Amino acid sequence: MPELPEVETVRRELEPVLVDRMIARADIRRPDLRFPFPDQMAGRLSGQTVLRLGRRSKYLLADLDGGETLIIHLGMSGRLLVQQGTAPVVAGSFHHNFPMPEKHDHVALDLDDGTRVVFNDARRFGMMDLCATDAVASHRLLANLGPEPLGNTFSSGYLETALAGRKSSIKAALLDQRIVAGLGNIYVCEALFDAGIHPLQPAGQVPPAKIPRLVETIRTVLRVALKDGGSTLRDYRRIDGEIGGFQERFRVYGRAGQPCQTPGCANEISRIVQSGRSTFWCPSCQKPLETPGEADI
DNA sequence: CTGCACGCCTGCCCGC
DNA sequence: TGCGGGCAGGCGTGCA
Repeated sequence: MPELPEVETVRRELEPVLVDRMIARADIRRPDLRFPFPDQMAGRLSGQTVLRLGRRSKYLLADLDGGETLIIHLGMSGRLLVQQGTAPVVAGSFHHNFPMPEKHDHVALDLDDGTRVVFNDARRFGMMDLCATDAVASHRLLANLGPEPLGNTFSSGYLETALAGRKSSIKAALLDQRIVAGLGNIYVCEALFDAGIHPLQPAGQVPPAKIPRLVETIRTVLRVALKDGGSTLRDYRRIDGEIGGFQERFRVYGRAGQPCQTPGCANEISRIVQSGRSTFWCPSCQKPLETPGEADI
């Protein structure tokens, strides 16, 4: 799924489409995605004007003028696509002719300017919910999220404290949205490579001296990905259908068996499975677990 | 509390 | 050409 850079790219592209537009009609084509849609979703959306489109972690937040916020998560395969209807044939008609719904087009929002925003999600791991705007931060899915990795509160001091005593791997810890919110499998792999940290290293045993570098590599990999419009693999598309470009810059993700690109490093990128998910890493650049006896030899 | 396996879905790719 | 297995950018749940 889209991780933070992909979701933020969607947000930036969708913002000018959605903000200050009224949702004239909402077409809900099935009762649920990962969770049931909220009660009366179509009715609660119709007639609402979008005041602002925000993001928290991988959640998009559309504030509506009626005091509710539409919360959207893209799951693994969710896409938001913008369609323009053809001009009405009959003068004065508000009817627009949109393309036929494609497979997995689950929700369509028709805006007052004749634009349609479609939520398409083959795997249906995505979700939509409505909640009072002033209660979004305490929504059950958002309440326990850790700091934004690009925000000020995500610091070396914070991360050191958050990792202290953790026995799970640093890979698993960085995927834990309660520790830092918005990273996913790709960017964790890339950040650990850039920081030279072994993915199996217990989180609580990452040397404190390496933490500032890790914070910096996390931020940098996200910023660069953002600049490239995210990464496109199978499902993710920018709203205009264009693809992101960061996948061209992967150092380890999806590169098992290929040579490491670090100058002077001839090693092949490895793939292991950690808590059911692929981890890609360079055994030479990402130093193995501390070798405890070495100083004693 | 922590850590981890599982399940939710569909689609695609690979090997036979 | 068909079919089974493995894989996929996430995350909540339930268990030890």
